[in-house]
Amino acid sequence: MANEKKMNCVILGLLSHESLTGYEIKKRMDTTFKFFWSASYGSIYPTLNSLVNDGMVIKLETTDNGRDKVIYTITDVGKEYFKKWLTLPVTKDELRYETLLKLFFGGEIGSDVTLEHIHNFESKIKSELPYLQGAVHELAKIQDDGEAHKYFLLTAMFGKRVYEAYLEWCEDARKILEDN
Amino acid sequence: MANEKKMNCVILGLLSHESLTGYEIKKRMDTTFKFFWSASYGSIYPTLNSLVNDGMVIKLETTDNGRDKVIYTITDVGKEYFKKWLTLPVTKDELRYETLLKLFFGGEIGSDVTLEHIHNFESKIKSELPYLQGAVHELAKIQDDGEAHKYFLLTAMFGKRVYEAYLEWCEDARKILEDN
DNA sequence: GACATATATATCAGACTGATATATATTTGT
DNA sequence: ACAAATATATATCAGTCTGATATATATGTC
Repeated sequence: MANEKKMNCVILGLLSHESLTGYEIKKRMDTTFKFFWSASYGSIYPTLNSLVNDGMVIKLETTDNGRDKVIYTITDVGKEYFKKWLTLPVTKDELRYETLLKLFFGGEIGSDVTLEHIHNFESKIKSELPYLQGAVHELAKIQDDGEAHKYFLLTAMFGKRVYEAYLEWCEDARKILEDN
Repeated sequence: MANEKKMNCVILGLLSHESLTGYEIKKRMDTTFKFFWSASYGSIYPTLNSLVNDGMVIKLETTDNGRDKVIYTITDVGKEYFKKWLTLPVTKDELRYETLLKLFFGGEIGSDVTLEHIHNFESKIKSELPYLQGAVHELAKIQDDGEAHKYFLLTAMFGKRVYEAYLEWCEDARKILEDN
């Protein structure tokens, strides 16, 4: 298996739960996964085609109110491949904070520009945090024995903790830069 | 400018401070930048060549104790290009936590495997945290008017805060998964 | 009725990774 | 003194993924 193409696994994961179109897959990622994963159409559609070729998913071409769409459904082969991948150790968490990169070299241009970068970062985080706080609040209430929500809760808690740490850091950073 | 190839900018940033070989550039990233950026030789060497073609850096082929090496030095054109980039707004912070992805779908296989993923994540973070704590400790002491260390301190503080948040989350996550 | 936005798919140049290859110098253990 | 392991140093490439662009229809809004 060699732990390759992660795009395969993200898509199979989403399809494990429900059949979706490529467009819907993208939407799921842009909402639920936003703070820890992302993908472009340029990888989603080609990946779906290759998954069909490999017998991991099947496609159903249909029409919805005159608009064409293709619904993808995972096969047993796909399910097995996905579960296998879940058990393999993580190869790499990939972080590329462009904000931090610009910050690191801030000495080259001075604090005004850097404070602006921090401000933009802070705004973005503040706008996204309520979704995470809401998710943690809602998911923590659920007391049934269904397992899936527990794992969703875990990721939301991760996002909440990290986002709150970001905001605390923004305060510290501003203080350091402002009192010259 | 169009904010393109980030590799250009990371390399120019490092060369702004001192002349380096491709190998040394990689080493700097693997230590100082580790927690917020990374790059492979497969992008470093080709980028250095294209920067030479664009007049951003000049190369000096030399020999060090019989071992060939090429030292790259930034030009005024390169410096200007880099400073321009620093002032442009951040286009995207890119996060791809494979750990979180496996966690999100943990319901498909159960808590043993998930706890293992969390354990591996925690070990990695614990091994890297002391470097960040040490950097914050050392840099915070410096009271001179040199500016550069202040920006380095900011990034180290970011790493420290985020890593500590990771570890707090690991505890929470374990608790939730362990009491069934 | 016009305009903006949402749904839906497809393609591609360019960027970057991870693997692989090659070669020499230094350090470590025996 | 020798071997083995590690560090220094560069280069290349198939495969992966992004960001941009293109196309077309449906729905909501003013």
